Formats: sequence, structure tokens, C-alpha cells
Amino acid sequence: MVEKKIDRRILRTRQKIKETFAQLMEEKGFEAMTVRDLTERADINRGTFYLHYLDKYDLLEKSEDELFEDMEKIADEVWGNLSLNQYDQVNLDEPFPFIIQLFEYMEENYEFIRVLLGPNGNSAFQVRVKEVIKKKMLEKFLRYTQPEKMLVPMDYLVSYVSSAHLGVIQQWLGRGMDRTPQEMALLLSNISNFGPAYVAGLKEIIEEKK
Amino acid sequence: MVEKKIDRRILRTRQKIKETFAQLMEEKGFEAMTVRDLTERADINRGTFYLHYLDKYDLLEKSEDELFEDMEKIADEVWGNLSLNQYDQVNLDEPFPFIIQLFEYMEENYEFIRVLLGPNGNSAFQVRVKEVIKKKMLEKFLRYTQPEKMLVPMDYLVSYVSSAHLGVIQQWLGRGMDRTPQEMALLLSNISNFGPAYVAGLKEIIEEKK
DNA sequence: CTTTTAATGAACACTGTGTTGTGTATTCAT
DNA sequence: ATGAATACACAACACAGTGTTCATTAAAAG
Repeated sequence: MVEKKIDRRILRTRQKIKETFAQLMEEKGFEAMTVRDLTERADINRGTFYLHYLDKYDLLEKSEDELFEDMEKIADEVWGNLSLNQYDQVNLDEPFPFIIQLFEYMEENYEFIRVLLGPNGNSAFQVRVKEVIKKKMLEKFLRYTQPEKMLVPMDYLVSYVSSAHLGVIQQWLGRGMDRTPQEMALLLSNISNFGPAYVAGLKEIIEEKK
Repeated sequence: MVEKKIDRRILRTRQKIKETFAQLMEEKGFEAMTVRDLTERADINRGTFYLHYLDKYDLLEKSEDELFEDMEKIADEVWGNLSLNQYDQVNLDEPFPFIIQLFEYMEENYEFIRVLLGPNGNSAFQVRVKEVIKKKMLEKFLRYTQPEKMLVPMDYLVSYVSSAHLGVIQQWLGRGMDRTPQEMALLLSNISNFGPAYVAGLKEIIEEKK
């Protein structure tokens, strides 16, 4: 890997732009924000902004890219399978490690992520986050199930679970992160493994039906 | 209810605006579209647009409102509980009527809804759709479960299921609606009632654990 | 210390916005 | 059918934001 020394001025300017960008995202949202707003607040020349980014959409994209890359890194590093018991079976009491780490990452970067995943957030970003989760969930399902045993199409099932996870993350962020990443991951694990109806208390009916 | 006769010219103009709006939403998306684009395409004067809407955001909001109201109407009309068997128990084989109707509504209005719920869609609208589903799911859970039997917090459970439903709807729209509303509703019902892990084929493990 | 280059400040043309005033044409009510 | 009401067209307006350019200044690199 080639180590390039980047001019300090560049680093400082980009840093200031990103800081201010995060601030304004929270205060007025992306669409309402202008490049003028940003550069005035950041106390840099408007022209300077265009030395670094094509426009505000480019800035958004590049900022999202960083978060996205972090998340993919987590997904790749955390070999996110459940631990296996003596029968090489899934341990259903244990939360999914990747999900814990994902919550932890959200917690660390909540300022910006909260906005991106919020009601005035960015659909495209949400789709990307969902893709990361989907990939991991697909891995999990493929690991522990035989395709011929599936009762519903794999892609819809993955879509179901991943969207559910993202939705719970959004709810959690919106509530000001009222639980720990561990608690949240366990909660999600319980619903996903035992099923919404079961954890809602419909046990008898389900047992009977099966 | 007072029957107001609205000037035909108004109706025609608004009709044309909405038609063109839907077209442009699909072609270039909301943010890329200008009022100029719209009025030129619709062949009306730009000033006329401002006689009916404050700006393009107002137009978007009012268009979404209509869809939203339709969905709430469906939610209110369809007494969306599952049918009960002789023991006054939930029939788990039957899809949720409200969900069938929701899919049918999406199918009818797919041109516009596909864009709003798509990757370049509107987060706020997605939140609103989710709210409609949430309300109905909460009703369902409250109907069939006793709060003290709940194994996870109600609000997170509702969030989980509703987000999952919306996610599957989005997937379905993105795939060009490859199944019927009935099939989709049954699929969702199966996952929600028996659980993702169960329908993925992890039956033995789950039985053993319980 | 010299060279390189990032940032500044000011100006530019351009696009889109939202409003206004006047005239025309359609619609409504009788 | 006719007059009154009003929605729409047309044109012009000031304004805000964009993205670019160029000469100048300041800071960093070597």
C-alpha cells in the first residue's frame, strides 16, 4: 500500500466540511441545506467547497460511503454465525454477533446515522444498510438450512428479516437508544428465532397448529 | 356533507398537474424535477401552478396525502382480524385480510407508489405507510395476546413486524409484482405466525429448545 | 529559502423560484 | 343567451443558489 502524504490544509478543510455537514443535516436536513449555508458556517470560501466536492449530493454520497464501508468491514470481520452446541446446532439463546456490533457502530456514529435513517432520511442509504444486513442474513440461512426445507422463498424471507432488523434499529435510534446493543440484539434474535406470534404470547395456538 | 361545485377548469388543471407529476417522478425523481419541467410538460403556465400549490413539496405532500387517506380507509373498513375457529382461536393458515387489501391497493396504484417506496423514494412516506401497518398490527396483537405473556416489548415487536411487512412490499414492487396479493399476504402470514427460523427449515432445533 | 499548491475574494453567467399586474377566455348563474 | 365572476396566460420582476474562473495571498512541503 502506498502511503501518500496529504496536505494538512486539505485534511483540515475536509474535516471542517464534514463536521458542519453533520450539524446542518441535523438542524435543517439535507434538502433544505445549501452549499452557501455550509461554507458560511464552516467559515471557508464557497469556491473551496467545489475544490473538494462536485456538489452537495457528492458530499452526501461520500459521507455515506464511509459509513457503508465501515459497516461492510464489520460484516466481513465478525464471523457472524451463532455459536454451535455439541450437536452442531444453532444456539437460539445467543444474539447474532454481527447485529450486536452493528448496534454498537450505530451508537458510536448516531449523530449522523440517526438523521440518515430518520423520517427525513435518505432512502438510498437505508437500502444500502439493508443490503449489508441481507447479505449476512442470507449467509446465516444458507448455513443452517437446507434449501428444500424452506417453506417460503429465500429472497422474501431475507427481505422480511432484514427490513425488520433495520426497522427496529430505526425505532431504537428514534427513541434515543433506550437499550444496550446487547439487549437489542437479543431481542431481535428472540423474535427471529421463535417468531413474532410466539414471543407475543400465542404459544398454545402455534404448538397446536404445528 | 356540503356538495361544492368546483370549477371545471380547476379540476382539469389539477388533474393535468398530477398526471405529469407522476410521470416525472418516474422519469427523473422528485428532487431532480423542477416546477418548470412540470408546467412545460403539462402545458400550463408556470404561474398557474402556484395558484394551486405552494411549491413542489406541497404538491408531493398532497399527493401522498391522498394515497395515505386511501390506505387508512382500507385499514378502517377491513376489520382485519383473522377469522376465529371454534375455540375462538386464531386461524394461522389464513392471511391477514388487511394485508391482502393493502397489496391490492399497491397493485392498483403501483406507478406512483413504486417510486415513493423505491430506492429514491421518500422516507417520510415510508414512515407513514409503516404507521398504518403498525396501527393494524398493534390491534391484532392486543386482540390475541395478554400483555403479561409478551416475551419482548410490544412497541419493538410491532416495529419489527411492520417494517418486515413494508420491506417485503418494497421487494415485491421492485420485482414487478411477481406474485398475487393473496400469495404475498399468505407468505407474510406464515413468516409472522411461525417465525422466520421455522419457515427457513430450522424446525427441529426450535422444537427442542422450547 | 524556494517551490508548490491550497485557499481566498470577487466577479461571472445561468437556472430556478415565487410574485405581480394586465389582458383573455372559460365557466357559472340567472 | 348574456353578464358577472374567475381561472388561466403572458410577461416581467427581484431574488437566491449554483458552478466556474482568475488573480492574489497564505501555508505547507522539500
